[in-house]
Amino acid sequence: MGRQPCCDKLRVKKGSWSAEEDDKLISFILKNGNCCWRTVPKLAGLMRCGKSCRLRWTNYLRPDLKRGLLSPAEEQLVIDLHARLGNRWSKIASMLPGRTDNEIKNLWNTHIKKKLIKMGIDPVTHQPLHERQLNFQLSSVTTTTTESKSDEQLQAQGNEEGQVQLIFKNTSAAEEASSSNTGGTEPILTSCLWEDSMQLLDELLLQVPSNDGDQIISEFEGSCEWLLDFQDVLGDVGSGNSFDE
DNA sequence: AACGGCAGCAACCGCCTGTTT
DNA sequence: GAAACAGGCGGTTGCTGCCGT
Repeated sequence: MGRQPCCDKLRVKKGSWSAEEDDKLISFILKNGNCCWRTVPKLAGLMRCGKSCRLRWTNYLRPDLKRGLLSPAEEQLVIDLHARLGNRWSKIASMLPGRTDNEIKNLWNTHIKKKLIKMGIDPVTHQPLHERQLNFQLSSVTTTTTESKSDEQLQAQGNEEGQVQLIFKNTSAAEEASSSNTGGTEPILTSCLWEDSMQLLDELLLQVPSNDGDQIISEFEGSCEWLLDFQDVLGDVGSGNSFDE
């Protein structure tokens, strides 16, 4: 016993939505709410599948949607949530008010993924790609990263939350470190950084306010600055390409 | 100006899950 | 417990506009 199709496909219009269809859907939902998507097209006078109506509403017509590019903080949040949750776009989207799973999925596939690859980070595992793909190796900092013995190479900065910010003072130091590196310790640093990141995220996730998404972003913005700096370093040092395309 | 390639994004498809009968 | 149903999710497709040649 297979499932019946959600709608009669022969009588259903596909493809882009017209302004008129949008108007019909908006006015219907504003008047009647969005319960029972199966009946929406019929009652709203649309030759569309209920699923299609739901998608159009949630991804495009909803009044609370934010349009446009993600802010750096939102983007960073997406990256961290993806590291934690994987391709669970709806869960990720639920942490970013005004953003849809489809939008985030698209942004991930078109922008963020490429950026991570450029930075030498595997967008699937969030681990560094093959060492040779990096123009320098953070492992040069050695395994005693946070104790930071080598001030020539990095600087430890505490911020309000007490995280440690690792910043290369100059690229030549980083490159030199890279060339003299014997390899094998880089994952230790990155995993160390990652643990910090995940810890922060855990804390944030535990205190997610119900509707005040902007608060999440702003709180996160402050606590993830070090990671953004980390990205900048990678962007500057790596292959001469800037982080932003 | 014309063409081809590419990137971005809206929308579709099929599967999964939870709920109802 | 099984079937039917509705909603939700993630992967994929295809259209459109932009850019370089």
